[in-house]
Amino acid sequence: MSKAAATRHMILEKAFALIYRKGYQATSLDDILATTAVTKGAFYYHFKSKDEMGLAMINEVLYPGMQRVMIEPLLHATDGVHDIVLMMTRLLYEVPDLEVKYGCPAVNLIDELAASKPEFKNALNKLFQEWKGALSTVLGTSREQGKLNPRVQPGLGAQFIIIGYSGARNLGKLQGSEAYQLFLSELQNYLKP
Amino acid sequence: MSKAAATRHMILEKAFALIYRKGYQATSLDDILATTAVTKGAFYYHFKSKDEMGLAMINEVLYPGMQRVMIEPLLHATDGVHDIVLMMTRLLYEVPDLEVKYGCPAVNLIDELAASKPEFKNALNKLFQEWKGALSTVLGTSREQGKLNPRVQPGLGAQFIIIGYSGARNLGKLQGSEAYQLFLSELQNYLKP
DNA sequence: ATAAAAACATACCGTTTAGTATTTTTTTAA
DNA sequence: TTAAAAAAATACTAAACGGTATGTTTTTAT
Repeated sequence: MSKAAATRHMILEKAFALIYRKGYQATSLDDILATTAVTKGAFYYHFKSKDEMGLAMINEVLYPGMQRVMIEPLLHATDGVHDIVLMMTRLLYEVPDLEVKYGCPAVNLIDELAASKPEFKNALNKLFQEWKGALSTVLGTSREQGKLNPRVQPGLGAQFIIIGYSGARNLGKLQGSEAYQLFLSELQNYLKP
Repeated sequence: MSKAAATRHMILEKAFALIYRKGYQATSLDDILATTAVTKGAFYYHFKSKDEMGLAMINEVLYPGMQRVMIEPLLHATDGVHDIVLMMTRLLYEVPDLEVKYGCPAVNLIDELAASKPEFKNALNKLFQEWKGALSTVLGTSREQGKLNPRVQPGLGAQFIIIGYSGARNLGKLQGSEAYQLFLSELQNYLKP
């Protein structure tokens, strides 16, 4: 990677961390310049606006990072419901740099920007659509093996899991990781036969 | 109500509508002054800062408004699970001025401000704690009558319902009211014996 | 009717915001 | 080695931000 490409990627990663903690609109350009030690000239050489940087941050940092912990663990799942619960447990408790009080970076951005920035919404929707597909596939296999609550249809179940994750991340901001424990427990209640 | 009190309340109501659509930080004082036709002098006569207004808005507009649709319908519930599903259906589809793309005003503010403004967080937590209590009571009665899925403990079930609501409001911003339908259907799956 | 207090209006302030114009430095390729 | 292009630094702008100081109008109570 060229030095310039490294600078660009460093900006995106530090911006991701700032935006995760403070929100997109509340993170100013000067915040980003201060923590990256990059000058305004350098920033605007790499990005033509704050929004272009924000979109690149979603596509080049947030998306691959979340895809890795949301979707990848499901691609080689062998024990359906168990693998889903394992993925969710790790997603909630073991992703470095994610903290209960700050929630999920993807969920946060949906909440803040889906209504006002369609391009952001589309970029975030892609992640959740793919997550839904992976969850649905695993649930389908589980169902064939009789290891899934027969009342749960794979497609609807997948969406319901995503809804639960999003809600747990939100309620975690109010009540701490107790919301996570509870969600994991009731999720199994819902999924198991 | 005196004219001054009416002015104050009008500011809070219009601020509520603006903040619901744009977010708290993205709603400027000038936005509020423009839509209320109130001058800066009048505004700062009634509130000593934007945050004091925001907190008053939560306590005097958001809280009573949401309490009315979240909690009140549960206080005289006769048919447990059915009454919960009815409350939730109306909450999602029939509350005037709430739109799918803007989500839930309470959930939005938790997401945006719980981490940075403890007073806001506490004010919002109160609403959700009371909702949890009301839901828990209804689920307890349902359980005694054998009308609740025996795997669902009232306290945990109440929290899970709240998590689901919050998640549905969030995912609704991405996928529209399909997220609501799905949530209502799977919620019944989870609750019914 | 009038004085005092409450309610509201106007003009301003310092700071922060995203973004631009211009110059300097560094890298790349002939 | 050197010219050109890429990358980065500096200085600046106009607009928007929350908030304040001070003035005028309206209401209240005697």
